Amino acid sequence: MNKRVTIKDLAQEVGLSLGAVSQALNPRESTIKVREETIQRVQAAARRMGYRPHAGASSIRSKHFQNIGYFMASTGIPDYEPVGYSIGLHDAALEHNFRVTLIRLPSGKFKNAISRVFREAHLDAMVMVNASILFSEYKDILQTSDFPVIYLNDKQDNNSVYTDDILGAKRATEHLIQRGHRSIYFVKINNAPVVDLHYSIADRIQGYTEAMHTAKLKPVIKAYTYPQQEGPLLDELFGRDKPEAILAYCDADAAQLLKFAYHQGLHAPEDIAIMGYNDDIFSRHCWVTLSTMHIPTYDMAQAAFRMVLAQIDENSNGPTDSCVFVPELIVRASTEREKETEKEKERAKGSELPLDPLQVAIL
Amino acid sequence: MNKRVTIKDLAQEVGLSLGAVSQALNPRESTIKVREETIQRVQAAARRMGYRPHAGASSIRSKHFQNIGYFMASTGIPDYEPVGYSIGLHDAALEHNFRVTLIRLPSGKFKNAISRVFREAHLDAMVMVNASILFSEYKDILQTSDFPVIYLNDKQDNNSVYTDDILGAKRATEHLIQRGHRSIYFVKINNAPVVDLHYSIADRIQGYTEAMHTAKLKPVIKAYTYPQQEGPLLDELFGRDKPEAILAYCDADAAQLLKFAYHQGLHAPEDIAIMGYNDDIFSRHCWVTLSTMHIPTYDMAQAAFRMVLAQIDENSNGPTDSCVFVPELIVRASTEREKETEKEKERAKGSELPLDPLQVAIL
DNA sequence: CTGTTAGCGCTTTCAT
DNA sequence: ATGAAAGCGCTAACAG
Repeated sequence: MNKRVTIKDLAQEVGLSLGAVSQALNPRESTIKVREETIQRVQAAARRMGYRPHAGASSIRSKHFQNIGYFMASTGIPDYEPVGYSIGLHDAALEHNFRVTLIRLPSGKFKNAISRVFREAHLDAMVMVNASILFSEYKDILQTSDFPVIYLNDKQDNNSVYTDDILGAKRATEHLIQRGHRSIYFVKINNAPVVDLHYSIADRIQGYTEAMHTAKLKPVIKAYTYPQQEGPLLDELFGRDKPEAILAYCDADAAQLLKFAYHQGLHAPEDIAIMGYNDDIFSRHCWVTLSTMHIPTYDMAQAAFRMVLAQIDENSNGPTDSCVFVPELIVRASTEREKETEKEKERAKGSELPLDPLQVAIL
Repeated sequence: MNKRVTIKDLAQEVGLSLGAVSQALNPRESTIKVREETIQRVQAAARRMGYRPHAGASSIRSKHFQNIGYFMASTGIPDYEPVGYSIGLHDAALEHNFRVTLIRLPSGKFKNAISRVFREAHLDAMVMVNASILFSEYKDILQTSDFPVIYLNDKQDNNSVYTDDILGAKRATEHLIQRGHRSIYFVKINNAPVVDLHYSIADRIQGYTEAMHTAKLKPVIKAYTYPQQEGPLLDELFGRDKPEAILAYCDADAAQLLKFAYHQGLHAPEDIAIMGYNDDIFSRHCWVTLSTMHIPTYDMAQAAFRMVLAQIDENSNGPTDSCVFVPELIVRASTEREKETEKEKERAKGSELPLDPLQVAIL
């Protein structure tokens, strides 16, 4: 480990004072102004000598860390995560010279540990995804900690970024109605009763219901626990009195329903139309590609970062208004009369041959 | 923003010196020893007053940041990421009171920006996933920077953690042979020629080839660019002279092959056996669940963290030996004669009803 | 426009 | 076992 090159060394090299060098390196509001020429000279020297600012040292005096937390509030090891959130946040942070620290609920044997991330001061703000499932223990910490928290994919009056799922579900249902379907179910798998854990569950049901009412159709909402309720599920959804179409709560549910249908000898979209929600990996890679509602995760994360800046920059002017995105209808094979529309094939051509082959190839 | 509670305030409160309090808060090697009773008293006061150590301040004198970088070297916005790596690393870091900073290749308009993450000193080490695709620009930075880098999912002599894909592919092939298949192809989709970008491509081909030779069977290796080579693909894999079984390079490829087969009127495993590799989301959620080779991503990340500690703790004793994991054969529906084995159904029951419903439900 | 100086919050060395 | 004091690398306030 070589001796660190400090700002002092730099000052000596260029024959300036510490303060001047500090300003030249990182020009900001100050009583001390440096000439453009000086800035160039100092920065050239910095490069030449391999100077790297010490993030910790600057955070002491400057009172900010240039660091935000990205808190993914999911427990255990989920099958997948919407990667658009983390990439969007990272890109936005990078653009503004912020770092992002990864935060998770601890799993494994340290399940109950409170992360150092919370004990120590090193964050200017935090962006939290899926806050709904947080332990109250964490909620307390967040309340008492003095940094701003922005909620991503969570519906709150302030400081949150989310999608209008009432509108989204309405549009999805309208799509199914326009396709000529009358008997349309809303189906959720996994939770015995439809519990109001995440806002999207209640909102999607509401949007679906409103659209059905507007069209003078009878809404039917079903929730099944799998595999315990496999019997009723197969009977009610794919038996004699089966619906013409199903709007699933999410793509994962839709994919599973598609699988059930297949084993019952029913094919989408000919025998039954099945629609997902989220436009995630399931809808795109499903054996029959799924019509779905696109959620702009990347843009939402960028918006979340903008809210972070708003909270940090102008100090002490209270909460920021929440930011609402509108999901976009994506029509694919699972609700189209023709198995794959031409448009869809075009899209596939673009997306299935990525610039970087490893993107898909590597685990 | 309330006034920060500092170690000074604490010292005043408990009537001790700064140094003593520092030791009591965080006992370590030092000439100054504190009584157990003192430690308790100080820590109680710290809790009472809401003291939170300033990560930046401690990093100056202590010369370490308690922070490691998690560098996911994928470009653009991939469809998914193996989440086991980041969770495993996070858990291990948490256990040792380390933070983890998220690092990515910048996408979007700041594509060519070098992240602040590299310019500033704030990391003790870095764990890098899929290093193979790095820009040389980054490679230079890594070479000259003075912190250790551990390579995850990359095969190197030192400082890397990876799986033995020669052995893995061999076992996968043997599984297919034991099922009675003679004509078995190795298939990769996406790259026109099989380019040696990631070690796993060459190694899986090697393992497959060796297993075939041992069984006195003729290895056939195919690579297709989709959709450009859709014609030859369909013809050679699912036409008149189709193989009895296919070992795909990865689960995503296998899932796609399954889809092609279906549209050609062929079903797995009756008409053709198709096997994946990686045991990722594709293999588990595919319409016909895929037999595959499990890669212990969580454990690999934990191992990577242990290597990080080895590199940091004992200073100046050179590189650490690489750590090799062995993939495990997972038999599912796509190669079994019976559509879904009983064992598989059992497994599904466990995994499809997670403790946390949001794990699956929420985007 | 530039130099000087006083810290920031913490750790570590040295003295007691 | 504890206190005193020096200093880590940097920024900000003040003086010129």
